[in-house]
Amino acid sequence: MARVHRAAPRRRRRGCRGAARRPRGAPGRPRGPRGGGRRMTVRLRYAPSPTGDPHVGNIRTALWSWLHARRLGGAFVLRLEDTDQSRAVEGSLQRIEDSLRWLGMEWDEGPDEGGPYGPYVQSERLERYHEATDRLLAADDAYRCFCTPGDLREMREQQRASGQPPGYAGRCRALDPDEAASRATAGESHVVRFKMPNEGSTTFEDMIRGPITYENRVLDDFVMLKSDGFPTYHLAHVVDDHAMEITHVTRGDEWIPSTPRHVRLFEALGYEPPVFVHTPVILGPDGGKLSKRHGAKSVLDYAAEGYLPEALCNFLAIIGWALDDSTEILSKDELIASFDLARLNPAPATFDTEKLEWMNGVYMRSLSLGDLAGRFAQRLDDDLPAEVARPLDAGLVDAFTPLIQERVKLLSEVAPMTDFFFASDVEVAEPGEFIARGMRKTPERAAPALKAAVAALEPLAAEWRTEPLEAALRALAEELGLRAGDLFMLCRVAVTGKRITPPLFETMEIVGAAPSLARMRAAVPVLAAAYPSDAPDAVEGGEDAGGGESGS
RNA sequence: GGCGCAUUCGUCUAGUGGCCCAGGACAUCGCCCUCUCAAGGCGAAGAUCGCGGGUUCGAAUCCCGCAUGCGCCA
Repeated sequence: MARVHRAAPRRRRRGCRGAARRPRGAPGRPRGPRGGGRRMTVRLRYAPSPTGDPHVGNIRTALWSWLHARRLGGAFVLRLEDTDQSRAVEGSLQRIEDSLRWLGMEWDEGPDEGGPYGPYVQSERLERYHEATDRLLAADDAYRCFCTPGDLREMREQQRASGQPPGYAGRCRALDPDEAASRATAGESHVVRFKMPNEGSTTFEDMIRGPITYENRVLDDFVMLKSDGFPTYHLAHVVDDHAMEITHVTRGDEWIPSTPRHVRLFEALGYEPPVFVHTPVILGPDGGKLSKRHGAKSVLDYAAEGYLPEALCNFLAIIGWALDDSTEILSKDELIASFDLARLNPAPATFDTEKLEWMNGVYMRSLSLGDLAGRFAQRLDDDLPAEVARPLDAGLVDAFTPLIQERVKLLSEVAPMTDFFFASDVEVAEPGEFIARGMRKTPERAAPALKAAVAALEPLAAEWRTEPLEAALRALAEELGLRAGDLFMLCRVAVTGKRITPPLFETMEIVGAAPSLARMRAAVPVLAAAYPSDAPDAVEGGEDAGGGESGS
């Protein structure tokens, strides 16, 4: 008799930690353009600085944000954080958008397409930061600071000497606001600092780590507006994330230590803080932060190396997150259906390129032949030498795609593996390449055997197809007392110029009778010269064949 | 130096008090299949759950220390 209590469906409790106990969105609070009184929609953003190509670490955070937004039917926003003009790199926005597009992460609002909360470029939002600064100044939550870099350096040295914690000691905090204001209007260079409380503590909730508390006395009065009138990251992100009604702030965990400043800022401005989600870093194989030293690091690099966007997406999604104890291959739709920020692993993870490669192979094999052939053709167009006529023969690509589908892990491997299909003739390989394991001790048999293969195959020119080709060569191998594999290797290297190729007979069928036979004939004299036979007969035979073909 | 975060096989992870002397995947090794290479199948090895205390009948799971790594502030 079955145990009844086991019959109950096993329910898995998941997610919702942190978020559930956070009573956000008080009833009646006016919400976004389409919110109405209904369920609040989430809004997440990817807010990169235009400092170059997006790194996989940043993109993974963006991916997670995108997945979360899509699952909940919310919005995904792109915003450019370009307030540090000195670090800007020309063309970055383009590269950022290309990366996102390549991965298939479409955004709902952004610099180019606009949206109800624009502009989406921080350098175009300066008046908002100034407005917030003025309010804080008026409310005595901020003050002007005239300390020069030299003053600050001196202050730090003193602090170090006396063993005090570093940080702005608040010299200008005591300045009379009116006097400070007139000095400012007189044109004296200054920054604006936020007045942090000196006592008590500040606690915020991190969605994946729970509550995190900081003592206020270790937090100094940070700069929110720089002397050039640009905001610092602290001010800009707070103003914008509130203005854009961002519900979840996702960012790298290096921002944890400055988050208490941000929540104080939110509060002083009268804003409700968003949910914070601090994502762990991605490490390189040596345990350090992943960087160009470890090879590819930007999304576009991975594209160039021949990875499929589907595979990189899947891989990035599951480094630091797992659906369950066994699922690893998830399509984009499956990810959208199941991804949950609350289930992120807070620990840093190493980027395992070998596993990415494996996963890319999995995706290669799962694609339809038509789809795969299209991607091969596109890649080949870039990779094949200029001598190969364009446009490429699509029928040819279609023909060999099934042969290499399970042999290729990266798109970049396709050209080296199939270039001989496109060449009018193939340079004869080094003689040693022809000799398979079983023929190592009797290489002098190579030339005669290959010559015999030509003879055996010539009559098949009219029905040059896989099956008869294989039957003929197997019969010949038996007749010559050779291992089939050894004979096949001679033909393989002759026809393709390589030891590693798609299956031989299918390959020969595609290459065609005349080119295949010509390449085999061309190889005979080379082998005969390299491995002369003791038997005079064989030598004569070799010379006969070589007579017509020599003169390389 | 102060503060913070993190800590399960080499790597990515499952695990939220008994189902775990810890499951899956990549990589590794062996066997099978086989015309090369792959792919595939089967199997092996690999984690005293960072360490030490506690709580509990029982802890990878809860609490406290410590260690190590990383980050932030300079």
